[in-house]
Amino acid sequence: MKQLHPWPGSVAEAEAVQDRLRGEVELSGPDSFALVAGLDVHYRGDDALTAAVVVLDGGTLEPVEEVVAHGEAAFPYVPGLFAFRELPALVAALERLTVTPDLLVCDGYGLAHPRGFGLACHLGVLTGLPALGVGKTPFVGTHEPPGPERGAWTPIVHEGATVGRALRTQREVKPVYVSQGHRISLDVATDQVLRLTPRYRLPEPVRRADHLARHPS
DNA sequence: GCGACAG
DNA sequence: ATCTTGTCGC
Repeated sequence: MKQLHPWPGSVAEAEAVQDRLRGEVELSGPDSFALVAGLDVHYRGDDALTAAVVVLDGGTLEPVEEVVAHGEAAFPYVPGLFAFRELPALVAALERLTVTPDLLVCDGYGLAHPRGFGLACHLGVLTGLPALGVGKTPFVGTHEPPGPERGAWTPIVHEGATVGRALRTQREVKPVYVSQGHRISLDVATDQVLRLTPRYRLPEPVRRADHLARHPS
């Protein structure tokens, strides 16, 4: 795990961190994953928050390990700098795992970001693990609506480049927005999100992490 | 210049 | 993200 510090104290410093780490992102990697982790954070008013990580068997989607870490928002909410709010708590939760996941499925964006370095890229570079981002609402770029069938997708284009995909994970259900985080291709990221959504709109690991963060044991 | 803007 | 009732559907 890379060091988090020095922690940015301003918007300019945070943007500089992103611009510096962006060069370390790798856009290709493995195409199958034995252990898949979902990450999410739940806010409990003020600055208090709970980060949850749930690791699933990549084949059966059965849970393998669940951890939580309580903390506080580490930065004000600024679109594009969202990662700095949640990173310390998410990293603390990851450090509590006794297993090492082979893929991180993050709640938010990766490459599809104003500076090409969203939360999924940041977590991937810090941990060195393959990572992808799944957003619930559009952020940067433009895209056509994908067809109504599960598996249909359209490219998200930002400043002339494809930075992600709008992907229909269930028939007639709003698409999710998939982007590369680290050490993964867009094709593999898309394939993984589909594998992880047998029933619901959002990937199973993220759904489970969301539930755990809301209802810690 | 102004508004919009992941969670 | 969160504040919140009812309602529709499996």
